[in-house]
Amino acid sequence: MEPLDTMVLLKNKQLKKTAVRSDLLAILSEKKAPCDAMELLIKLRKKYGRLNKTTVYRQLQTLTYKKILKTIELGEGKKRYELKTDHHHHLICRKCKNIKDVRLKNDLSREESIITEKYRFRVIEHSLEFFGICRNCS
Amino acid sequence: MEPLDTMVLLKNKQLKKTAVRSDLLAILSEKKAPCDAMELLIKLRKKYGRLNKTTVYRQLQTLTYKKILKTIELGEGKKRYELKTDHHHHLICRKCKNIKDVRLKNDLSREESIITEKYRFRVIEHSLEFFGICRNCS
DNA sequence: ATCTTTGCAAAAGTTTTGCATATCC
DNA sequence: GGATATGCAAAACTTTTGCAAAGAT
Repeated sequence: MEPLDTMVLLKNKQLKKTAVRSDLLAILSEKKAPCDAMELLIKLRKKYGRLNKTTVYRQLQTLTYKKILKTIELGEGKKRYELKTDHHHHLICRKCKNIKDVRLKNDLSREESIITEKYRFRVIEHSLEFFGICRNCS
Repeated sequence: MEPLDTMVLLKNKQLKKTAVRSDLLAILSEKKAPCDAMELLIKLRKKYGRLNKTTVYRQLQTLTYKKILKTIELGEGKKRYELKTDHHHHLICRKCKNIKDVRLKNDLSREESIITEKYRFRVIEHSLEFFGICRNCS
């Protein structure tokens, strides 16, 4: 993924460019899998020593509300966050718990049309995750 | 869905047929959408007045471990459970939060083959959820 | 008789809220 | 200056654990 232009992103969404927020977005733009709140807190604390978890949670809320981030849950009992850039799915290894982003050619638009017609349900987005055993664990 | 033969199910899995467990499975077999722990606790308490939440959580753990139930998370910050019968997906309304089961013709086996080959990731199962606006809310 | 299940209390893990202070534009 | 962001403490919410008592085969 190309480096994120945090400045532009934040201005467009009427958010202030605070140091923590920029770094949080930078971390997410470099990751190839969704992050949870604690992971972000720990990484950010290397630079912002006494950063509070509340701040992280609030940033995640705000950025999700502004549609810069997307929330997903993978059955772990906690939320994960990723940049709402290109659409992709996840491979979650049941053994090592590693998560990997993948892109599929099939964008499920046929299925979404069927759902719209048959159930009169207007699809905004979908979430598709694959659970199994990764190459390292098999 | 045809009524669940709880007796057979439990015997096959070497679980005792306790009243609470049978009723929990009965509730899930009648539902057309996945349940969370509190919903089950409240329903079960109508019959078992002082049923403890720990019991429900433990049943859910056990039945999931025995592969009678499947856990899903839909971005609500809590787990939901459903019988592991026929494979299906969910429509989640962003307004009224209603959840509906749907069956699709496409079982994504083509995508799973691609993932197996390209990433050497052995898919065990997948989870596909559609988020949008239901007919009542649009 | 033995193994499983349950209740109760306590704790753990994740996320949210209130309020005072600090920071950004 | 006025709106937004942050730190801290406390609480809310979901889920888990330890242990003793009760129940099932």
